[in-house]
Parts: sequence; C-alpha cells; structure tokens
Amino acid sequence: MTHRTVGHPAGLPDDPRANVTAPTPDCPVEITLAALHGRWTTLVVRELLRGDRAYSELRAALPALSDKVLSDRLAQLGEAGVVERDRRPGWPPRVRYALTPRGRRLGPVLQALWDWGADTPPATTGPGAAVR
Amino acid sequence: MTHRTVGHPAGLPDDPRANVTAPTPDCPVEITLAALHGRWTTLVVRELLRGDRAYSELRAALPALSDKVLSDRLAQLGEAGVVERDRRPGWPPRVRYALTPRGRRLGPVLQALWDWGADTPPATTGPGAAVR
DNA sequence: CTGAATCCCTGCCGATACTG
DNA sequence: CAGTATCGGCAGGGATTCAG
Repeated sequence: MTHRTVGHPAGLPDDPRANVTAPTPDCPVEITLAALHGRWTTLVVRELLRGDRAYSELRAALPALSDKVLSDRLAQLGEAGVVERDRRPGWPPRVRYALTPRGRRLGPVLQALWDWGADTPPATTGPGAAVR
Repeated sequence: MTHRTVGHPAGLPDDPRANVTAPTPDCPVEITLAALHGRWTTLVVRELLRGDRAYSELRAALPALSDKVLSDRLAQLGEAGVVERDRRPGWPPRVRYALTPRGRRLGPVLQALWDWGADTPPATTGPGAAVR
C-alpha cells in the first residue's frame, strides 16, 4: 500500500492538493516551507540536527540571533512539531531543545535544498566573474 | 573528485558553509530558499514543471495571482537561473516561459518538501481531529 | 498580449528593556 | 538562565494604472 503520496519522477503527485491554484496552507509544500519559514530558522534546525541544545547554547552558536527571534523560531518549530522542549525542575532553570522524529526527518529536506543550491552556481552578473 | 559536496547521511556536509553562524547568501540552503522565496513562487515553478507556458497561461492557471507578483516571480526565477524567457518576433507579442535544466532540477527539491509536509500531519488543535 | 511603475498596507525582524 | 513585551524600520505583495 502506497500511503506515500508520491511516485511520479518527472511530475508532481496525483494528490488533489498538487492542483491548487493559490497558496493554501493545506499544500504539503507550503507546510514544509512554513515550518522552515523566516530568517535563522534553518540554522536553528541545523544546530539541533547536531544534537540537543540549551537555549544559551543556541545563542552561543548563533551570536547574531536575538532573543526575540530565537524564541520566535523555537515556538514556530514547536508548533510545526519539529522541536521539543525539555524543561527540568530546579534552579537555575535548565531547558533543553531537541528535534522530534519529525524534526529529524528535515535532514533529507535540508540536504535536498543544499544540493540544489550547491550545484552549478550561476554567473550572476558578468562572464567568468569569480564570485565570492 | 567528489565535487558533490554531500554524503553525510545523518549530518550536514563538511563544506565550510555548513558552519556559518548567520544567514548568508553564500549558503547553498539559502540560495535555494531564495530562489523559492515568496508567495506563489512554488506554484509558478509547478506550472512550468508541467511544460512551458505563456504569460497569459500562467495567469489563467493561477487566477488570483496579480500581474505585479507574477512578473516579479518570473524575474526572480530568471535571476536564479530557473526560468528562461523565450520571446518570439511578430505581433501580437508572444512569450513563452520554460524551466532551464537547473530549474527542472527543482523537481526533486519540491518533491522533498512535499514528502515532509505530507508525512504525519500534525493534530494541530484537537485530538483525532480528522482534518481534511 | 506582455509586462513595468506606483501606492499603500501588512507582517517580519532587530534592538532594547523587563520578568520568572 | 530562559525567556516575554514593546517599538520602529523595512521589505513583501496586492490593486491599480500605464507602457511597448
């Protein structure tokens, strides 16, 4: 039983949602992009793919990321079922963030995004411009 | 010569760009997300994955998409090397849009995004809510 | 038919300050 | 240590209008 909704190599799935004519949250692609949406999101996920982290560890790993955006992202990823919050009793408060199984499955997704972006970088402006 | 930058199954590539601490345009993931960035973008790509289209055909396929955003998206996808513009002489002006080879390689990327979003839809609000 | 230009409104995100 | 509250600047995108 193919409860996997995919299988077409050149086209897109035969799911009705593959034929929507407007950006709807029902579309699986939109769901994924919504989970990864916003600045810093993929970097937070990357950090957590390497292992669970405390809030302060995330801040240390991404120094330019502000508190507000970090907690925004963690909340967003929590809503998306990507990140789990593990609070421990006692003082000072210690909280660990970890990917859920669903969150770990973002690994291949980020890999696909990486692969495409790493492949054949465009000569953006000029000819033979050694862009860096 | 492994000019493919990937290979780690559970982690991310050993490319230095995998260790950036801030959202930089150099990161391949950011490159891909930038190409797909913005509302309607993935739907435009989906239409073109099905075959080349005229401007008016894209408008017809995505009726709620405004001219401004459509031409924005086509320009953005052109910059990203995803879409090619094929203008033909004569009157009335006829232009066809088609994916480049690079653009066609977005198929697997969208597939990965679809797969993740289609997998284990979250019981967002209530228990056993048969969302459909 | 194929777009580009303008206007305006909304939502994001960064900085700062404050709380449990 | 682990966040929330508030404000302001800026870019995204929708409707409309104009041009090639």
